[in-house]
Amino acid sequence: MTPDDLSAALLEVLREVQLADAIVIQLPDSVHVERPRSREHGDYATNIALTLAKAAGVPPRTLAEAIIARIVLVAGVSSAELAGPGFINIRLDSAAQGELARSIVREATNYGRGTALAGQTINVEFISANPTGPLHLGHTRWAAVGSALANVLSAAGAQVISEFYINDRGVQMDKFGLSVLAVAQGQAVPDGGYHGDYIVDLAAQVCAEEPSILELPDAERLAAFRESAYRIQLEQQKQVLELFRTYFDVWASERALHESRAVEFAFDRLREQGHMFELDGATWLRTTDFGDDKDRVLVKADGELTYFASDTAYYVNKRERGFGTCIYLLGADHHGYVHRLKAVAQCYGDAPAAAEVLIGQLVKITKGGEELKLSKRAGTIVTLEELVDEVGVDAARYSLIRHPVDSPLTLDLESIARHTNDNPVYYVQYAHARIASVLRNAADLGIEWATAQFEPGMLAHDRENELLGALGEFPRIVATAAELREPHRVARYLEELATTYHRFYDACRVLPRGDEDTTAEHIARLWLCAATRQTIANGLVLLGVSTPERM
RNA sequence: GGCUCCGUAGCUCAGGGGAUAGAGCAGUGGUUUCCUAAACCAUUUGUCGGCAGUUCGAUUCUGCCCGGGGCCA
Repeated sequence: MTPDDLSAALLEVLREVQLADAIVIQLPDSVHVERPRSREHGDYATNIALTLAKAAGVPPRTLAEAIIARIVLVAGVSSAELAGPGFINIRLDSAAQGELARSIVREATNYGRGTALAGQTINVEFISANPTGPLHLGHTRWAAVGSALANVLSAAGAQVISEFYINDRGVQMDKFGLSVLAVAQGQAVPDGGYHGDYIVDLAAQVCAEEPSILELPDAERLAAFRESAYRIQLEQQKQVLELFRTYFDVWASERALHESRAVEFAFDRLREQGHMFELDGATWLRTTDFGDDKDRVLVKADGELTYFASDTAYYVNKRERGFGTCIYLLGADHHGYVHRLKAVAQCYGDAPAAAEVLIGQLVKITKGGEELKLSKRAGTIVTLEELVDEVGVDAARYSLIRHPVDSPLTLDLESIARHTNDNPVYYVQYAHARIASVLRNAADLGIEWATAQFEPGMLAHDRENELLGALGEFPRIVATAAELREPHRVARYLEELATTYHRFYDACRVLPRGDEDTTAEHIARLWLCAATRQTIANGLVLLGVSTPERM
């Protein structure tokens, strides 16, 4: 019996109480059941009597008594008792609880997937860097969190597209092209241009690929350099992200957006909605109608389109492609965009919630207690690639994902790189590897647990009960992480699950020793191990972290 | 000045209205003849920044204040 099963049973009980005991209850959509902190409070507890009592006009304890009288009759429930002001503490039969191991093994990679967000279409946009340099630490948090979030949303049943918006239009591109060109010609990088070793590498690569490029007439040379360097740099970003297990369904180019006349289309739609106006020769969007602190210019008096025009057109474009929700992951330095993006949504005729902006605090990185500064302009860049070289993909991703994005984060390279138990990623992976080892040994001993008879009632030890309880939480964790856009919950859960497994392993011998016979208990414990391995693996996959068979 | 995030154990941080507020690290002391000791067990620590409000109940929600980070001006 899973928490969801129990919740459904309680809802049914409420209906019965309503009919038979003539207590008028406002039936809730679902009944909240939780794992109490203290085992003395049962396997599961619910506060449903407390929340419904007032409206029903009966004391909470009276309502609880009525619920208890009926919930104990449900198959799988072994006892229920009233506690405190009206809590109901419920215990399950070990067989009913043990069945969970079987269903997890059967569901395999699907365990944890659910329907909490079924029917929703969500666009998740993150990183969206200029293609004018390598991805650096500022992008790395979004690479890890964004890809994990997309995975989690999809596991919760949403239809998800992850998207990278390439800012390949505007003055920054020209400065980039000029910088590469200057270096290729042995000249100094112009003021406001891009510096750094990567510019030198790009210049060399452009010249190597197109040896005659320096012979081009002045009028064409800059554009040729710009385009060549752009292509190479974007390809490099793609490769690094792939290495970092961050995959995008769509690479959306700002230029392509303009070429497709999406801007004109968006303007037409916004004009119909009545939020565009002309003033001093410029074209504006009246975002102050929806909480922005000032109106925003779309087209300047000289006819030039603003960045805001692109952003607006891009939003409209996403909506026209059918996304009900557009999630943006932005750094704290862009928090000023929140109001205007939400205003754009409303100018288009949407609810403000259609545009969802997750603001993440910036990441600092230290090594040996000293902060490594990152300044792209100065050319001292801690790149995504360097971070991965230093600590590995798993440690980098996990360390970035396991904290909520609204807390500022300091990563210490030395502790993340350390392969010890104070590094949670290895703690979780170790649990996985440990189970894999037990399952290998079982196979070596010729124990075919998967086809042997599984007796769930054998799993009656306290530590087995704890472990089953923890396993049962996984689908709810995934659903909550998706609903709140907080993938770090999956990581924290896995750490708890790993602890619970280690505690079980410490107390409960899984395989027969020496020449002992294989008993039903051994078989049952192997099912429990297999279920745990599967759950840890499913969680790590959501985070984009590998699931080692050996460590 | 406006906006925004944060304030929980010595340190780093979890904790979407519930019962006795947790984890890791650091400290101390234990556990292994056999499945991975990268593990487990025991032990110490709190004005959940402050004040008010909402209610059966607030670390959690709301408002104000104090303190810190960041962005914009």
